[in-house]
Amino acid sequence: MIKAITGTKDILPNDINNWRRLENLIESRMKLYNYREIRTPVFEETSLFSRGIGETTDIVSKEMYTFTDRSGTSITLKPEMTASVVRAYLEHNLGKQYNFLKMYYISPMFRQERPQAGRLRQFHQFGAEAIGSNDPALDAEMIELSYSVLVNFGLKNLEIKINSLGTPESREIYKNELRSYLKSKFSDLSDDSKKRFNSNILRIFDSKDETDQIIMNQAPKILSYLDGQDLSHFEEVKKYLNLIGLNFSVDEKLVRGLDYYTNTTFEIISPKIGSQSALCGGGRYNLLIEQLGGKPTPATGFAAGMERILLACQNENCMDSSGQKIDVYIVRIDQDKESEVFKLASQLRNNGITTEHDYLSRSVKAQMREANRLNSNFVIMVGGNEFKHGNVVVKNMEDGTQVETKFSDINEIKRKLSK
RNA sequence: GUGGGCGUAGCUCAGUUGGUUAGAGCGUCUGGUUGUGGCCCAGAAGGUCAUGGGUUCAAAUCCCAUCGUUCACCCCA
Repeated sequence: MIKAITGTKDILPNDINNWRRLENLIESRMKLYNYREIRTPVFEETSLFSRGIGETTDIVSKEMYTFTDRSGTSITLKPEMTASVVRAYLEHNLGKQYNFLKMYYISPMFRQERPQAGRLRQFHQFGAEAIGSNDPALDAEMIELSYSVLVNFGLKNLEIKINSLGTPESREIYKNELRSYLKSKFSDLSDDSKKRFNSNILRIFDSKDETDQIIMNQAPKILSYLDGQDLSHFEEVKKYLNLIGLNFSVDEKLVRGLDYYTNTTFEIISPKIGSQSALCGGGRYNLLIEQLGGKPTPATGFAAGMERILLACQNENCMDSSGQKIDVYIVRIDQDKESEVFKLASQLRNNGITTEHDYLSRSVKAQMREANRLNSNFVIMVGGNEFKHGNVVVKNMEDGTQVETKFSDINEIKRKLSK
């Protein structure tokens, strides 16, 4: 038997309720903050991601689904959305049309990692990008917006962490300081961190190794190396968050893995979903647009993992477990009333009434059981003596009462259903 | 890429130190009035015990391999 590809999951009819609930919530929150939806293709030219995300990042260097199409072009299934949004922004000259633009998306993403709790190879993210402003209020708005989706979905155990990475210049100075600090401790570092020393030194802050953590607690911190402008930008962000009463903590160890971040970074984590605890991550990327061939343009954004949100929701018991519900189930009493049932179903549906009937030639009892299982508000029975007088029986499934009404008068049937 | 756990009915799982026809609950189906649901009762269907090999008189149970899955490292949403 053919099975789904490792790391991919079917979203079955029984799962769909909560997905739709999340999607609807995202749409309504985004609308409140005036973000407009953008959809981009699932694949792009590979170079977009290698240039945008960073050649040396794990995502680009070992996790992308890349293939060559028949024309010889190297193509990659999108591992994240920011690069694609910026590409579309530049390709369609949206910057000329709007000097400031807010966009959001809901989309599948693809990364070839080993699956584990909260990590799939095809997964879904929603996120937002605001392009054209360096206003710290926007950084704060991003945090508030993403947090508001999580909270309104029903999650309670959430923690907001923020940090600032400054500019590439100040970060370089800082990284040099960090390098010289770590040189003397190099032999004590874990093997992983020894590798990180060369590849991505800031990542050593993320290490779960105890010795690493002790060493890094003593290490110089990035905030002391920010220049005046970046520092006051960060202060402003914090001020705005405080203004709206959002609880957060500054975590100087919070470094993001993608190369394009500058200044503010943030993460919202949940302790409820295992080791992949980040529900949402984002920050400012003031240099990316230039890097991808546009004019220098400040921008900020975030992405959130939908499977992780649903996982957290499950573990916090905030899933909606309500089942199916329909308005009417038509029970066919006599086998030969198939045409009448079919016609009535059509009429009811065209009147906006959710209607179901039997397709398996089942007994009246089985049809009734099915009506009950589907949580039908009413049953309409077609056949028997009543039908000989031109009537059908309308049964209220809640209280069990039933009345007769004319089969030919759809308006009268509708009236009986509204009681 | 590295390491650990686990693969028995549609689902969740039992299965004693290897020992006859492999079980339960839920779900499904049928029946309990001729034309009426929920609760209850009775019955039924449904399993190559992941796959392949080995040990043994005997394997769901022990060993090996493969595949799948899951968790963690790594990395990230």
